[in-house]
Amino acid sequence: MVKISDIAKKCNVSISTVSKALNGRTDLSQQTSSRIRQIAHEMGYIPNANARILKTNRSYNIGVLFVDKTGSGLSHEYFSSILNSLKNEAEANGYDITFISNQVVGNCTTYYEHAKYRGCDGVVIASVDFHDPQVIELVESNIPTVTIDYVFDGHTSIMSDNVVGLHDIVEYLHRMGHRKIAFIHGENTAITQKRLASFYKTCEEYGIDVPDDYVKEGMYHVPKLSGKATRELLALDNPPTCIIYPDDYSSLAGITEIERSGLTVGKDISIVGYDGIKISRFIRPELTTYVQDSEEIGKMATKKIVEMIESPKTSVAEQVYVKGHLQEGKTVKALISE
Amino acid sequence: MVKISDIAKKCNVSISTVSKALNGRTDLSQQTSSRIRQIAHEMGYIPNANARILKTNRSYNIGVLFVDKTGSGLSHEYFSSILNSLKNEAEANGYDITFISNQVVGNCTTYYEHAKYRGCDGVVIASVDFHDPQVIELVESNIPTVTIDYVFDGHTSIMSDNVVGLHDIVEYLHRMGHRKIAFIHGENTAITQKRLASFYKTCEEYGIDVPDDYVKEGMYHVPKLSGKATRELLALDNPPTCIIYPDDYSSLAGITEIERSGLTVGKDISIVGYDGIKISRFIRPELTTYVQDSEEIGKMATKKIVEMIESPKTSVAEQVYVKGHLQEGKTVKALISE
DNA sequence: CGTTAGAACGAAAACGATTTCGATAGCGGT
DNA sequence: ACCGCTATCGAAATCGTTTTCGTTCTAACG
Repeated sequence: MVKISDIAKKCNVSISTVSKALNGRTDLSQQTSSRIRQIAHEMGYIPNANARILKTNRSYNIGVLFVDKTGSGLSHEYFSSILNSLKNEAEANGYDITFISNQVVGNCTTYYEHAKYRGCDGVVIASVDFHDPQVIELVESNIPTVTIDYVFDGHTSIMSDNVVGLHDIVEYLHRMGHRKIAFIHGENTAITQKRLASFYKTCEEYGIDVPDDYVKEGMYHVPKLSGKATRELLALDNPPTCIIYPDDYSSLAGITEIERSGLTVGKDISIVGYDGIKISRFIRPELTTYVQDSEEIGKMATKKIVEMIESPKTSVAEQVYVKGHLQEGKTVKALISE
Repeated sequence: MVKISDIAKKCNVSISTVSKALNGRTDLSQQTSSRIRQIAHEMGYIPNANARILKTNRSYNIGVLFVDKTGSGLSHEYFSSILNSLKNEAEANGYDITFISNQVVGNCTTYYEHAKYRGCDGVVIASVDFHDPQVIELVESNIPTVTIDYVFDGHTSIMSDNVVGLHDIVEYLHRMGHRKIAFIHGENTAITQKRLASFYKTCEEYGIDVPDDYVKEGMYHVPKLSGKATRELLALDNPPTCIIYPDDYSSLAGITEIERSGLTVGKDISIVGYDGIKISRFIRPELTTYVQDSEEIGKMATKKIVEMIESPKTSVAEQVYVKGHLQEGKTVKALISE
């Protein structure tokens, strides 16, 4: 590998001069500078990031935390889509991305140690157990972090706006004439709490009564549970005219269950999903669902972390909420009247 | 940050001794070694990867190439699933993973420069344009590489076994009594060629005649095209009893098209998909599809690249084919006779 | 002509580790 | 008592950069 000293020799200048030329400093003449750059290029010079990082303490490397507990991490379209956006945006800003693990790499065993070890300028945290002491340690450390879909007090986070999400869904359903709306929600997380609160609040706003047995607990990405809940809802004396599901996958189980009971979705009963996975537009009936803007979330996460890295003085902790939008399919029937 | 020299001072030993203790060398007494390690731990020592890499030329970092052209990269379940497996396996082996881009990061503009810059020990290449000169440059370089689903002559690659895939599908269909099998395939790539060849060969084996108009070109993950091809197949004077699709997404468009024409899938006509995305089991009718073993592919890729990195002498270029399996759903009808 | 300001460049320290090789000491053998 | 061997440790070079602070030289100015 050709290094700076090789270039210096060839150019008959000092190492410092080469470094300056390559870094675009101004305290040398235009001629020498461009001559050096020219020759460096000809020699096929590739800088050594590690030497540079060692000296400057800046890695231009962003760590990301994605753990795939129970298969709802990277392999989940929502997160892989966020990652993709994150990656593109980071690269556009001159940053690389490396995964942060808590496996033993270089004697490091915690997320924090790992991030420090690799010299990450910052790390964005998504899809983890936010109660994990290791995660908390990382967030509370001196390395800049941005969390996705969870807020640590006093730290910045990017949130898919679940409040607006459920509000928009309920408003839409109300507009379509629905007054008996059931909600199968996910396990008890911060997100679920927001959705539930927004669901109740919006229903109240529109004067929609929500019987206790219209609200069922399922789990995200466990279709079987939502299927079971669907069955229970259908068996009610006064069944709902519409069911909201915790996610698109679960809504599919709902569809199956509904059709098994002899009803047809979008006619006898309406349903709406959550997430807006790509396939939702290809299944029949086309799924009405709330599309989370994962691309924007990834973008914002990058924007924020870069901001924290490059202007730590002016950057301030904040929560940014990114809205999604309702994707109208064929699974919600317009009711003439209540 | 506490560094090795701090520990040395505290322990009244030399820097070298500390380094040795921390690296588990044997040319020092058990007592000093454990004493040093103890104190290092107490002081909260975290090694500096960059200094280490600079000196040793070993980064324990694997680069990965995933480009998301036309949305069929990371956001595609097959690849995100491979990535997830890759990541887990790499971490289990003490390696980290960082994405390699050809955006400008640290004055680097090509994949090769980038990988060199970051000091990757090796890189696995997936989901890219394999004709890209930059990719070729990388593969031909002195950096160990493993490609996924594409073979560069003389280099090692991990291949989802498309030959076995189409063989198993055709064999299964034959067993179910189908003799009129259509195949909508993807755009012309190495993978498509393998599938096509295997399709023809297996059909021949079983004495199945394949009229030219039973084979249609679509594109991977462009449902609309497969829908169109489906329509054409249905309009044939002597339509097939079964249609094989290039991927699961496309098969959904097929289902829609079929049902629109008044037929019902799994009864009047059979279909089989490819990939085995998670959702294939939740849609109705449950999709019969060939499941690619993305987890095994990720694992093998890691195993091979680590092998090349750690035992360059004994490791030899090879193609490893990983088989998938047929997932029986409800979209293929058993025909009594032909 | 003497002084000074600024432009252009270089010497050398530093970043935090690894590793080679030499130094020392203790110990057994003869 | 002397030799040599082994166990234990340290000095110092090195990895490839960046960056501070001189130093030199030219030109301008009073």
